Amino acid sequence: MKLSEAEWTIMQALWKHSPASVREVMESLPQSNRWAYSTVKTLLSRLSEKAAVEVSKRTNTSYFEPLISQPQAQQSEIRNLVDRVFDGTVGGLVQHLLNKETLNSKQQQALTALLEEEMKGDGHD
Amino acid sequence: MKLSEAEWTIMQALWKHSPASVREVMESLPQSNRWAYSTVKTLLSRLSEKAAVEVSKRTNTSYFEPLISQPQAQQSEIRNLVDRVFDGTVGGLVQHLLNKETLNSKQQQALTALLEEEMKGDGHD
DNA sequence: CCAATACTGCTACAAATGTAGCATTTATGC
DNA sequence: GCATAAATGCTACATTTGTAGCAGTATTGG
Repeated sequence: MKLSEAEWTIMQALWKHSPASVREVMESLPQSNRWAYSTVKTLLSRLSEKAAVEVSKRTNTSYFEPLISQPQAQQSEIRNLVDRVFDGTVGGLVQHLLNKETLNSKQQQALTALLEEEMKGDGHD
Repeated sequence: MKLSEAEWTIMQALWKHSPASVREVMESLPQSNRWAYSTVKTLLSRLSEKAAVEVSKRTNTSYFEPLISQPQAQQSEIRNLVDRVFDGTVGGLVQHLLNKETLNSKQQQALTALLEEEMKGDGHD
């Protein structure tokens, strides 16, 4: 499943709150993405064609709901990135993430913390 | 710097070997991307307009060379992904990467190992 | 029941991207 | 010097993406 940038914005809204009507989605968008009603409608239609969302009609209003989960979609974005940008090896991505050039110190601390937790909290496999 | 998928393919070739002519780039592409000469030429021109590559003419042939480094380009892809897909927090991406669903156990071990090293080898900032 | 409002369906259109042809110019081997 | 091969410059066109308008239909409050 390949989602465009604008489609991601819509999906993010739906993952946060769904089912939602066109208007509800529109109004839940961050100010930075104040699209016209019809823009949101078009995007939702395209997502529907792609079978990324499901539509159900209640009275005359359509309500939209994700058909793919957020982790699922994230997963395929990562795969896509890795294939395109890191020669298909996740290692390249990870290496990059661990690099100072990539993460600022705050992010790096967060990463480190997250990992410490992961490593003690879960006996990895 | 935003590179399209096809542009990435070209840049990958150039990072591997440059300066290179259109023909050289074309011939170095993986079989899966056997584009026509003119396709490669168009892509190189677009990259040139974007100032992602630099052209130098030797006799009548143009030779192309990256103006942006691979890590640089990777960096901006990651940033883009994180913003679009993980709410702008690298943590989300890392968390996803540490997930069993994403990495196979070998990759996960590698990541863990890499991180252990990072944590002891470097007093994080 | 009707006017105001909301929602839908359809169309539109510019920019970016993928993909390539063709005519013209330039080099080059004989 | 000329035919051939190669490179260039320019144009083209379909698809995807971003963005939105408009006309018609359904809903609903009074």
